[in-house]
Amino acid sequence: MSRTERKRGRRVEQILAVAAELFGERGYDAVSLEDVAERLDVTKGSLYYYFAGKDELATAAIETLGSDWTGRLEAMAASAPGSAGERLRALIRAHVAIAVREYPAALRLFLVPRTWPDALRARITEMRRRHDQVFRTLLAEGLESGEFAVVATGTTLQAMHAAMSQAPLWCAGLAEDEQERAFDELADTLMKLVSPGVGSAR
Amino acid sequence: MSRTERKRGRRVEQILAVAAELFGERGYDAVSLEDVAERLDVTKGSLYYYFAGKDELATAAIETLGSDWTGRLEAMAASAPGSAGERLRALIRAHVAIAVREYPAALRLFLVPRTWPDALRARITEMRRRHDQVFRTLLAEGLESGEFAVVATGTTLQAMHAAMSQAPLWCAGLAEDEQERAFDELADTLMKLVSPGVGSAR
Amino acid sequence: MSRTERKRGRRVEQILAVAAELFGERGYDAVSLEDVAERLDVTKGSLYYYFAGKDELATAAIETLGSDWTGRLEAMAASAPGSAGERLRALIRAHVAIAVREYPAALRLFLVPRTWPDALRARITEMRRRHDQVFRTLLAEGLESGEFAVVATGTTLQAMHAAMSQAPLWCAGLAEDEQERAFDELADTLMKLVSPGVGSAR
Amino acid sequence: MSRTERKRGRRVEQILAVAAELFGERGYDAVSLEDVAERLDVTKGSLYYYFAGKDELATAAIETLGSDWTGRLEAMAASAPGSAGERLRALIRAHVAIAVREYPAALRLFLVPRTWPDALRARITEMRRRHDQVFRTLLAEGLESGEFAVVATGTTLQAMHAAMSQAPLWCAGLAEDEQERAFDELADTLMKLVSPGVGSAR
DNA sequence: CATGAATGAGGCTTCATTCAT
DNA sequence: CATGAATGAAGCCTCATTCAT
Repeated sequence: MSRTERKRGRRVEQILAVAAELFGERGYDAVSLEDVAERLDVTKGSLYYYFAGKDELATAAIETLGSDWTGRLEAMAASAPGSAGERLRALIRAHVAIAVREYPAALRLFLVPRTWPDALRARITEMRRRHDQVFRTLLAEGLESGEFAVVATGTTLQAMHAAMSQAPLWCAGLAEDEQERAFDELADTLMKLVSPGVGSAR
Repeated sequence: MSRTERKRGRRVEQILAVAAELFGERGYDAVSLEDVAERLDVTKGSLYYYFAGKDELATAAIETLGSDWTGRLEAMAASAPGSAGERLRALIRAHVAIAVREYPAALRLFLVPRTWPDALRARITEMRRRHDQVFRTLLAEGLESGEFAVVATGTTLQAMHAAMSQAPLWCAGLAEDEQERAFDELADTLMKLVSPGVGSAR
Repeated sequence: MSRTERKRGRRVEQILAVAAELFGERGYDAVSLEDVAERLDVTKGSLYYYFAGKDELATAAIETLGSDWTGRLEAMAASAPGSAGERLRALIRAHVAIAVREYPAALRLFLVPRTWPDALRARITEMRRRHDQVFRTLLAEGLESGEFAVVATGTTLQAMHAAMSQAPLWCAGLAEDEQERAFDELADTLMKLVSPGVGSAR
Repeated sequence: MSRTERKRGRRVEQILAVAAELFGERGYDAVSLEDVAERLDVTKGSLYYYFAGKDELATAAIETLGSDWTGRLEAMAASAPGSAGERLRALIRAHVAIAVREYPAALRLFLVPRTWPDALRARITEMRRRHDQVFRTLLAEGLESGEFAVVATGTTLQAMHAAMSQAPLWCAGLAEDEQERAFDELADTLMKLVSPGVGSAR
């Protein structure tokens, strides 16, 4: 890889970092290329040297965003000590914290797919799958050891993700310490989904 | 009420039905007045005869949608027999079924807060509150009788709603009977949130 | 003239009165047919039963406005006692008072002609001519008796009209009594245009 | 200032020249951005590269126009020889000549106050004030030396400006030499406003 | 006569995209 | 590589006008 290519690579990363941040904050429609360019002290047109268009930039940005996000969760899952339950709870808290603080509009980002080209959609799906895998693995571990019990693995994961990614909506106006408490409550609440014990309240 | 007024009322309802469907499918930004008008075989400008603008149309559409939805759940909650648990489970199933079958993407409608005028936001919030109340009441009943136990009422409701309203995303391609099973699984899963027993898996 | 025709005539007059008021207040562009209709408690469409379109309505309204205005000045010119100078001064004051208080945007109204059909333009011109005549007659009288002296009759009248019709612009925010003083000052100032004495300050 | 900036500056000037002409000819409401763009052989949207919107463009156009105009009058007032009367008369002639020949309908530009944002209105007011100042200064000089006499300074200036800026309306169709005569007559007529002697003809 | 409804043209504005330099 | 400039499509909105009832 030549020096030029590395340089280009770095530039691309810079752009993606900024784009991920903006898209994550405001969602696809509310971010214009002008916004991205301005934050980079660059002209709109320059972005086209690196990306074919807004969709491609957005997809790449989502991938960056997801990669960063997943990467941090993976690292935490791998390194965290404690029982499966302790680690899962930590994972949930971390996920929610990232969602609320860094990518409050990530949910919005995943709800535009109807208009997106299939190719991009596939990559987004793949990215979500990888993200999901972190939780799935930990869940499987706890299930195998008997520490967890669920009604159905897939459904449980879906419900967890739904709650975690919507958290920014209701944590929007909270103060720092109120948010911390909200995270705790949400984590504790979601842990009930995997709790053995009486099962569901039916 | 004169015949003319009834006629106008019916027209408004037609428009709202179409608008609710479209906004529910694609979200606020991705629906243009042109889209709504076309679906009604009418010109864009005509919509302004009934609504002052896009915001007002969208709000009315949401209100219509939410009112119908909430009304049905309220009726069910009032009439359903059985324990609090049985009724809550039925409510969850009904909610999800409506979401998936009739308003497959209502979720998108709630994700535009950044752009909406305060007045409209207030009405949407009020609508959500009323919707929430149905579940909250039932939950309170079960908690009082000791049939339920939760970490925190608000958080539990938020998590439930999140999972229920995102259901359409992952139930999209399922066959009729697969959907039924998915509803059951989701209901059972969410019931764990209110289950007494060991509490969270911490 | 049948009863029906008289009734229609009265309706037309009502409409014109309202239209003259509105156009005189805000100018041509800033008044919509909706505005006129609303003030009459009538539907937009109904206006088309009496007038072929906005232009025709506006022209007729201008004529009404001008007729009313000119009529009052004519009456005053005919009945007022005193020297030509005293009567001219009274006329100026009356003109300005009407302009400022009742038709503050009349000036605006006369500045749209570029877009108007020739037929309408002719009528407006004719109307202005008649309006002008009141002043011209009085001026001629004073000139003949030697009470007045002007550089050139036409130019003097133009200058007077210009100053009188622009008065609303600078009298806009004044209080009642300040306006009265402004009227006096303007009248006195303009009377210098017809003063004999040293002629111009050249 | 870089070459690029100079180029942009020139483009802005081109646009402003065209805009000033059009707005001056027809008034604010009767000119669309499409009109301006077409005259520049450019698309509507391109104008937004230079101006934030119609209001800003119009204000800048007025400012350009007024600045040029005032500048020339200031220069003339400063350099012209002769008594205050001679200089004032020259100033009036120059003002009218510019109005009629170069900005034949600038008057229209000043007649949109109802619709304009406060900020822009303030700048227009300021511009008019500066314009006014040229005449006011000269008038004050003549008053102090006893060469002039007026009823009221402000009113006199208003009347003068009104007559001068409406001149294009009645000088529209005149031939070159007729215009010259009209300018003379108007100047002589307006000079009566500052003439000592018998005062007003009351 | 009057209304309610609809239309269509036009206006302002935004923005992804292109391209010569 | 990057920029400045321009484009064109699309969006929201207003309003004069038409017309069946």
